[in-house]
Amino acid sequence: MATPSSLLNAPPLTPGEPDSGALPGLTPAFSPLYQQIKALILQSLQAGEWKPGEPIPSEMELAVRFRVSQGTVRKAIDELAAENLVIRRQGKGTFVATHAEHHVQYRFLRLMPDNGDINSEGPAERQIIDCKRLRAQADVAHPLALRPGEAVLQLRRVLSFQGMPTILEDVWLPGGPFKGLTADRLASYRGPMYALFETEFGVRMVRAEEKIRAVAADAASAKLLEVPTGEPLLSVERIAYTYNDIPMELRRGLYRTDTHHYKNDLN
Amino acid sequence: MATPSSLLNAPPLTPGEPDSGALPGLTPAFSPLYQQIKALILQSLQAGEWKPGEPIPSEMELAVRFRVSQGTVRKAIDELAAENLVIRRQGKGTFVATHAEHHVQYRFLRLMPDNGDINSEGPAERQIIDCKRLRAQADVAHPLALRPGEAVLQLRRVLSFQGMPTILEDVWLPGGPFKGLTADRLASYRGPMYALFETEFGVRMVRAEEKIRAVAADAASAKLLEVPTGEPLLSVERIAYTYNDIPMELRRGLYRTDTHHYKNDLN
DNA sequence: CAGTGGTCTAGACCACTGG
DNA sequence: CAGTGGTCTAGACCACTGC
Repeated sequence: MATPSSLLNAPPLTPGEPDSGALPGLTPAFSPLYQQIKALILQSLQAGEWKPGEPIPSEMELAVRFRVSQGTVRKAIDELAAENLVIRRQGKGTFVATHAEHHVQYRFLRLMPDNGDINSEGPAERQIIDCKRLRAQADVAHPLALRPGEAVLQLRRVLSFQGMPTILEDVWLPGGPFKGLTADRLASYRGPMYALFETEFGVRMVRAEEKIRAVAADAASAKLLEVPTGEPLLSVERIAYTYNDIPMELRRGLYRTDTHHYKNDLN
Repeated sequence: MATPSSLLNAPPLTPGEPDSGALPGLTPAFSPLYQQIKALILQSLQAGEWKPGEPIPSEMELAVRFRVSQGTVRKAIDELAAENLVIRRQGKGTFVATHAEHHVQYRFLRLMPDNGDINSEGPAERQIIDCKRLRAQADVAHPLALRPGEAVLQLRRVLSFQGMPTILEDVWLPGGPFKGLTADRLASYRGPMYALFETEFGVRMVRAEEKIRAVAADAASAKLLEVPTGEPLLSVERIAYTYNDIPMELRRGLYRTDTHHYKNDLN
């Protein structure tokens, strides 16, 4: 459990004042107390005060630290839990979310086998085709919020399910945060790539955006996926973000959809 | 506002008892009070006690009706709002969600133009190709939870953006609930199809599942979408559900993704 | 101004977990 | 058993809407 003696000497929070009498016409910038608490907890998460998988302080502890009621802390944590930044477990505590847990593995992978669920296939076989350091072209630099020419890591790999190559993907990572990542490191790691990012580089992927298209397989892709050239493939371009909407990964995948499909739930 | 004199004479709710001492080994089937309240509100929504777009009774009214505190009603409504069944508006009330509002129009359509947002295109032009009543084949009956041979409505249409045909879709609807739906009715209706379903047939789509694949355009589809035969297209199969997870629509769409893409946010 | 949803508190009790 | 999150209550006050 977190150090009980290292309580932050938080200033006495006052509910965001409506700014009445200042700069009429601008938004009042009113922020409820629980949002401020949420922001403070978020800061601690970003700063790594509590690591993925570890418990954060109990609601009562946080209430004391921030000098608010338990209910207010609760509402702040509720939102963090809704955003999958944190996981509540009754009777145990609240834990920093991680990609390393079994039941949330491949959290961002929406490809499903046509019959049966994700567990009926067993783990994917991963084959790393290439891993190199290079200078980002504009089309890679821009989504990663880098300047063209900055160092990036490029990784190419194939995922196979039950012996059938199904996913071919190129991954680009900013060179700075991922300094020291090698093909060997990736190949020897058991578990999802995002879990390795957490433990080895302190980078936690929080959310992602995907753009999906249908494309025809070019010669190189067709060979790696063992399909005819021109075969329709699902093109999935993903940008994954850490805290604060900072992009940390660009991924361009080609999915075979003859035995699998991309599943999406609309609410 | 809803009739204040027609308060349901709800039985005095007691928090779901842990069932202690009965059938050991089975789940206690404990249900918190706010979940029971949520279920009751859901029943009223299904029964059409409040129509889409209309306000539901205030939190205080519901608290009195159900003999619980306002906070408990609030938590029930919070969940309904999170599921997009209901919309809260501070100072005004809580309203039954609808597909007819401008800012939630095309709520289930994830296709976006590659540059610019959904509003930069203006409304889609809709062209109805075909609309007929027929008996469901197994591949249509099964997703709709019908028996093969039951009556269904089949609709085929093309959506165009800025003059370019972009979406070709076939829609199947169960014949019972949608009795009386005709091509004319559809063609003359301004606004989203799901809004028409609400106002004309009392069917409100609440959520949907989509399965996405890449396919090659066949001759007929290619002609309608004005692309070469064999062109890769996004195949989007949607099952849309009303309350209680009852499937009410099967939709098979082919999307051109040369100028648009399917956008998905992962959390 | 009254009525609505939104925030915050304080306290009680319950369900679940682990030692 | 103590500690955790989960539920429920009652009351106060705030922000927003419309009359």
